[in-house]
Amino acid sequence: MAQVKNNYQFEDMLQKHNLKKTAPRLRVLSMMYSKNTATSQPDLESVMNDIDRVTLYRILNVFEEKGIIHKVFDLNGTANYAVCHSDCQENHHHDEHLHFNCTACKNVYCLNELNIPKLTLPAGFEPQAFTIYASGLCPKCSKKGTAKTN
Amino acid sequence: MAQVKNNYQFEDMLQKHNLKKTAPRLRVLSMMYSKNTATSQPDLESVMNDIDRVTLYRILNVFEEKGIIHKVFDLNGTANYAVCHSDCQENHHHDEHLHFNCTACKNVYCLNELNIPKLTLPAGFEPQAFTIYASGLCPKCSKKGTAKTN
DNA sequence: ATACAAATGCAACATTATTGTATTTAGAAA
DNA sequence: TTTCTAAATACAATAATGTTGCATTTGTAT
Ligand SMILES: [Mn+2]
Ligand SMILES: [Mn+2]
Ligand SMILES: [Zn+2]
Ligand SMILES: [Zn+2]
Repeated sequence: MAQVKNNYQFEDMLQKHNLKKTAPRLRVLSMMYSKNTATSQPDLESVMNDIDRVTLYRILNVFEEKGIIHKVFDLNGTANYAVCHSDCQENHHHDEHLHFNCTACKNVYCLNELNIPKLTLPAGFEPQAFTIYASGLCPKCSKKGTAKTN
Repeated sequence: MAQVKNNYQFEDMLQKHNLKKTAPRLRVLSMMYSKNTATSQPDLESVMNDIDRVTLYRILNVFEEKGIIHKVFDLNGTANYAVCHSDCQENHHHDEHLHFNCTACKNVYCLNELNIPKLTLPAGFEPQAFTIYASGLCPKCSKKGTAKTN
């Protein structure tokens, strides 16, 4: 499920990345780590509506640069942010996992466990990174659809 | 390479889909069919800058609905549009191919020939569609990088 | 030729994102 | 603890992308 971390750990994370411990940053970390799905920019903005929009963008950008979170666009092109589980470094991400976008609840899941099969591209193409998107029903929504509601 | 079609064929396409033959639509078709890569919304807008922006959006939307083109977001979340090569029908696309986004020239290639491997998702997930993204260097750009420039 | 639905063009607006700068603050140094 | 400063936030302005409503124009069927 969601990675459980307390406020001290979030403060440590910021310190490790040479980022000042500020309330907005800690709140963003806390929110994103409390969920097992990515969080969309609109959601972040409405939940953190007392934080300035620009500040929020800058927090998300610096977290992404530092390898704390990664950005993924859902099927509608909306930016979603999820915590990095892999060994992501500053400006060097390793988030080549499958992203599952539920067509019902719109949530984006990072399925880190799945390993991506090797693919051979046509001659001349030199791929450096792959990501797979799947869309369909997530566990919660597929349960609702079939049996007695969850 | 790029699918070669003449203006009569574009007119036929529109007629088949019960769309009126208009200059803006024919120009969009002509441009998109003349390329072997997707075209970004900003590019379309600047090339077709004498067509009203809203008209362009509506043309792209109706072409997508009719199964003539499909929309794909590149690594930066920018909307790109490419002609459908598969047997796409009105509101029923079959564009589950790999999209290659060149990090140098930013072009998005639809690699229809590649077949996507079957993937098994964690229990509960019910996938309905997959798309794979690859990023790296396209044939043109990888050639430039290594040998005597193209 | 006429008529009408469809398509375009235009204006207004909404959302998402960026840039510049003044103010505030976390954390280091004194 | 107080002082200092670079970093972070807040605010204002602007850009880019996308949508909605409506008046006008146009393709096409009759
Ligand atoms: Mn992810
Ligand atoms: Mn494609
Ligand atoms: Zn769901
Ligand atoms: Zn290229």
